[in-house]
Amino acid sequence: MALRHAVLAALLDGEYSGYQLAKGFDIGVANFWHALPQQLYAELAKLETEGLITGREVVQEGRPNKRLFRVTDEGLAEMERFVARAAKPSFIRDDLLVKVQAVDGVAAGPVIEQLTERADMADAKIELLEKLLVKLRGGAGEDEFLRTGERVGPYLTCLRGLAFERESRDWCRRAAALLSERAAVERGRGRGAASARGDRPLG
Amino acid sequence: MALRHAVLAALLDGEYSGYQLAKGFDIGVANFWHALPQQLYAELAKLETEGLITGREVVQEGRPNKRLFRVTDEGLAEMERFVARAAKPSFIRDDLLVKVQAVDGVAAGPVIEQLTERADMADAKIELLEKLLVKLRGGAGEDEFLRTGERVGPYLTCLRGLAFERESRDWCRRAAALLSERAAVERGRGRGAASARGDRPLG
DNA sequence: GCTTCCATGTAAGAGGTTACATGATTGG
DNA sequence: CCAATCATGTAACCTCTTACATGGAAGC
Repeated sequence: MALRHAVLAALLDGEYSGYQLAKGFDIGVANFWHALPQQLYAELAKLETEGLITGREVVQEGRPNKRLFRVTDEGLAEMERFVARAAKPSFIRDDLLVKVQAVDGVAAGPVIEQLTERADMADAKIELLEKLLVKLRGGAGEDEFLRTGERVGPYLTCLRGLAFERESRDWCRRAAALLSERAAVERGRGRGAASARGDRPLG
Repeated sequence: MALRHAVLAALLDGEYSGYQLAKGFDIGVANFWHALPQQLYAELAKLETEGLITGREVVQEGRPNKRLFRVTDEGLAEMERFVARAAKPSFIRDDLLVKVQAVDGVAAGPVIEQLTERADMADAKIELLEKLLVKLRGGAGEDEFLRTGERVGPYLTCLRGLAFERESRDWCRRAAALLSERAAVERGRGRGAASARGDRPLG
């Protein structure tokens, strides 16, 4: 199974509702897993019937009631077994990289646009992650927190996410700039006949 | 659809058999997509019946015959449409990060081991990617190649993959060292009673 | 003789995505 | 009044993974 351990790992931090997890999967937990709300609700229901988590109803005023979940002892034991198993190699699947791979054969304009958008999104996420890190380590400095703080797990995954987003942003900007420059050069040489599809004059 | 555009992008480089793609998905193309051999054979068959690629039989001596595929004009048009569409945000799914997220609640030993293994795997991949980059740029320097070379797409995706693997390796090593140190401190304080599960003396 | 490499698949089942549904409350 | 937020799902479909199958040639 797959999502299940990511959900359990997220719930080790404390009690969360499906809705909160769905939001949280955009920031902290999104550094190691990605899931849609429907998936989370379904997985929470399954985990509860299997006794790995328990939910309690929380009555709210002015807004719908919610169910908060926490990991049971059985859930923790399942996590223990999961951690002891060999990890599968991670994998990336990224539409945008597929487009960059193909950029020499197709129009570069949309690729450049999408690289720029992605870089901006990375910037936004970097800001969020930096704030989250400050919050996680409380008053302490990073080295001190990592040596003596409790719950370094979430901090370490956030550090990984932050490094990833920074690399992503820098690469996107560099690739976008480069492709723009090449497109400009090509326009200069093309003089009406050349297209983005590599049919440059004389080959 | 998903794999299909990754396969088309890979085939823009030249002719490949399913077997070669299955190997290649370990190095260059693996930087943006991950797929198993069965998936590739199935996808190639589908793409061929839809006319987006064509295969030709190549008879070999001393080994089984193979079918090499290349992208058709229709396939290129499909790629053009794909590139023009908005890209979905990329996502990571990594068992190992899930384990690190949970490390404060479970035994840290296996996590440290797996982080070390992952770092070693990253080292191996970094070597492969560096060689691939040298090969792709031929005699030229990187900046020169990126400005004037043909087919910068594959080069750019490899650069991204290389940066990713380096970050991954550094983070794994740092996290492993840190968790080892914390485990040693805990053993020193525990004197027989404390386990890895956070039940330290006096809380 | 055993293993590895080349080369290609099938079938079943787990997991993930897309589209759609509901209903109350707060803010512009 | 319209949109967004909170809160939770169902159903159909697509995609991916796991397990298994085949068969010849080369290397130890």
